Amino acid sequence: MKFVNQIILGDCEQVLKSIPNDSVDLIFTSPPYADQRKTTYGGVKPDEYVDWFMPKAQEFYRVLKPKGTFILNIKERVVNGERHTYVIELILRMREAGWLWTEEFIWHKKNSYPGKWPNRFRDNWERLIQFNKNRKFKMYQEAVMVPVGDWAKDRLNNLSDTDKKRDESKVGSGFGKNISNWVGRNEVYPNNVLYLATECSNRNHSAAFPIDLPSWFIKLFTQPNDLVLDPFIGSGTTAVAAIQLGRKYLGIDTEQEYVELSNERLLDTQIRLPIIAENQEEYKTDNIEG
Amino acid sequence: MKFVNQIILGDCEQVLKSIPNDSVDLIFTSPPYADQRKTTYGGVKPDEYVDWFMPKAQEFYRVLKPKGTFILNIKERVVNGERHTYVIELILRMREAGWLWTEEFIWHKKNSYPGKWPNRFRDNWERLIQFNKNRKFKMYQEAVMVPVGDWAKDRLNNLSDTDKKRDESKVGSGFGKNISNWVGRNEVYPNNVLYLATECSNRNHSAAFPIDLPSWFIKLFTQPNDLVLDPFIGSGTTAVAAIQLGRKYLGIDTEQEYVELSNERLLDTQIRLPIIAENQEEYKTDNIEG
DNA sequence: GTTCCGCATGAATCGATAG
DNA sequence: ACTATCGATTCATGCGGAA
Repeated sequence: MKFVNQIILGDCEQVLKSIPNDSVDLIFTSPPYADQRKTTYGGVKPDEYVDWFMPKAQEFYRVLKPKGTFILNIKERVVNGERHTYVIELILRMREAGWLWTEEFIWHKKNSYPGKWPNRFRDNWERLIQFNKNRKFKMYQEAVMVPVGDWAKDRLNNLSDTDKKRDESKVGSGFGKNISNWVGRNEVYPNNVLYLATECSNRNHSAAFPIDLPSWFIKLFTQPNDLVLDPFIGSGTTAVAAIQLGRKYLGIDTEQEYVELSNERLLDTQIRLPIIAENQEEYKTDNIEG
Repeated sequence: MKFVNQIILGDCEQVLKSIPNDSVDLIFTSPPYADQRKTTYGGVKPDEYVDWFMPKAQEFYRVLKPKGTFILNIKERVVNGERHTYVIELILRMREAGWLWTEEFIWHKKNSYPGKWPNRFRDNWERLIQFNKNRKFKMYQEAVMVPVGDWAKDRLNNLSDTDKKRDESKVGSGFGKNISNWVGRNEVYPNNVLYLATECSNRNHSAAFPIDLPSWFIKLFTQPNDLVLDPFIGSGTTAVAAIQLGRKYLGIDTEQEYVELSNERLLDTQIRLPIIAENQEEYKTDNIEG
């Protein structure tokens, strides 16, 4: 397909017209926040944000595969002492346009610097809003499992009577469990809060989000060789994550300088990739042994 | 004032009519989430939730002081594979009714119930939505500072054990005086993510939220002897927190059994209070020396 | 008094089946 | 077809008794 594995200069609304229907597996993006990056993006006013966004969202809908997923990383800015409502209005408008609001993940920032204003503290979280075209969508939950907590070592070796049978929850939810089912399990499923550092470890460019963020969703919603689209690619983090995980990418940005930055970074990634892969293999082995 | 330091049986919409305008410093509440506790409460349908809530919110507005704060702990449930929109619609309706949506805190749950479904993971966070009547509101940011050490080692910005004990030490003693010992020394300001465990050990009553949750907001938005209102008091956690921190409380609930439960628990708290305070005094001295 | 360790507990959602 | 009920699924924490 045209444009695959490229960073394209232009407005995604126009560029995407060259992309066929139902061809993208995952859209992951962090668009310019309203009025926030005025100098680079020309600054969309908060009150106009939803109207600015929706035509683009319509193109996203068209190019996304029926079982694909759209993850939107966004945060509302404070305007005149209030959280502006453009994000929640966006959710309502997206639903009117046919999208399903299937989930809202939270990125809980791990290492942000403390800060305070007269009437508020540092905003330490962002929304990762999940939209889908259908109730059934592709999700590879095993790809993001995490090591089980230390509690398991002791407890699973020494099952109590209640642990051996099904134990019903007392709140009447009908939610019960049987601990003995978990013997021998090393990994557990995560939840919808991502506790990640705001790491901008790379010295040459400032990414809006850590690479672990797109990586996590790419692993969760795509398989190798699937196509990942970021229509506001910025410094290229989503594309780097896609390459590292063996997925195809398509990045778009209206700013020449970001397109160049992304391309430089991708070149760098592709040169380094074999080395990285090798390290990863070692790392993985270590981890299993330990 | 009528009803101060009591738990009242009834619908808050009616009960509050006996309360004068501009008399409450903080409203902290966790109403029954739509259709979620139908075994105990009636179970409001998600689609009807906003209409059910707004008349009550109007009474909250009337009784809240101009510089007071309303903290609403709520979470949307999944209906037919989607997050229901009643919470975000509620925010928009609250603004139409004159409230300002000043902030949204996140409660990141430390130990939520396990669970995974074909298309989603466990929902591990809840919203704590802050509403105000005015852009200028009372906020005592120094009262919720956290040890810098905790922040540094990623334990993050919430109530560590030592911090928790220190909180209680303020009971009955000159709040502002004590806290000033700590300001500027080893403490930093927190942020808007609260990383707390769900309370799980009390056999007699199951609180929907840990006491640290109301405690944190009571410290942040009130001073000793201020009045804290919880119009859906449930098992009385908000009132217990208010007493422990030397504030007045007013609790309301439609369920006889919850009113009784709250009262029992409060009695227990009041009996224990001098003992707690005494222990804490000792603890505090130790800590300052160290 | 302090540490250790056992163990009860906590705002759910989906798919299948029955009414 | 549409609603109601039921079974299956999944961890980590902090209390409290014991050592």
